[in-house]
Amino acid sequence: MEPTPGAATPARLRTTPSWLLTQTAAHAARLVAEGLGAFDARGYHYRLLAALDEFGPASQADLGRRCGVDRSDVVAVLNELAAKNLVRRSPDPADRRRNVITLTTAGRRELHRMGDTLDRVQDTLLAPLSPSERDELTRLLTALLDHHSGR
Amino acid sequence: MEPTPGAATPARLRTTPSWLLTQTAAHAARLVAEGLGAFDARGYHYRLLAALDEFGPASQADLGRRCGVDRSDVVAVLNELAAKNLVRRSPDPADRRRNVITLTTAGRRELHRMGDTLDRVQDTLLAPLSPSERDELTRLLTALLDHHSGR
DNA sequence: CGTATATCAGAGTTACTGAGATGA
DNA sequence: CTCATCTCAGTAGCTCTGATATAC
Repeated sequence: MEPTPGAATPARLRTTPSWLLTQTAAHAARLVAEGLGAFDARGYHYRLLAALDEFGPASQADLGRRCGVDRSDVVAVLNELAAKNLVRRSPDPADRRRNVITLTTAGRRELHRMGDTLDRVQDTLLAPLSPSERDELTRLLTALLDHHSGR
Repeated sequence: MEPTPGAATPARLRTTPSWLLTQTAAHAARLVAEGLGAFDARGYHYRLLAALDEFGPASQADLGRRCGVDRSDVVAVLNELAAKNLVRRSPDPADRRRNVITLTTAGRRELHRMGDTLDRVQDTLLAPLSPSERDELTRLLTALLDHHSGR
């Protein structure tokens, strides 16, 4: 939940980086959810499609590891993507424990549409920042993420 | 969930500000939760105590508005804080719908201990950044938050 | 044998909604 | 009558756990 406008938030919070990060991230998540809502999709759907587009067909476990989506949720999200013919599931002949997940043509098209929407979302999110400030923010956050992700 | 180290994350995600924000915020939230765990507290507890310390005694509705905590959760969190004698609940003689919540001496002490812990958490969170980079990050995030919070 | 994959059912948390009782 | 406050009960979403079947 967000502090209601007009009610002063404690300075102890307002000036604390962890507070600023979690609050701005909440706004970012809301904007992304609104953007992807038009596709009946959530962040998970976009993440998996993006990984398939960038790295080609992959197993479900692989997708989960790359995108930070739990094995259990990968199953559910792929069910939804497959029902819309955005991905295809086929058994891996080389390792019969695995499914090979492939992006369909419709899936690639949908991914690019989602990407366009998310580009606009980034622009809304970063509206108050100049281009060089946006780059600087990206640089700083990348440094934090790299540091906290097993380096 | 976090991408597992060693598995390449799609560049589409890695370079997207909303992704960077939500991922770093997740790390921040985890570090804060670990820090406050030593006090059997969560972020909500700290927020309410900080507001009481900074603005003095307040009604529950007021605390919720200032700190972005739902009215319903304010009740539950104050129950826990009151059970530990960190705050006192007393009926407001001027408006008998309200409770006046007051920080106790023990509450103020606990808040300051929590604050020390959270200072260390900020330092861990921002470890890879120089002092001026930390200031810059704070400045940029503050600009975003101000912009997206009803200005 | 131990490890990895895919699946399902369900637990734990966080944020929120709705309704009731009281009182301004 | 309306609105605000406090409280409780319950919902919805997201993340994660545990167990199972299968195959390496």
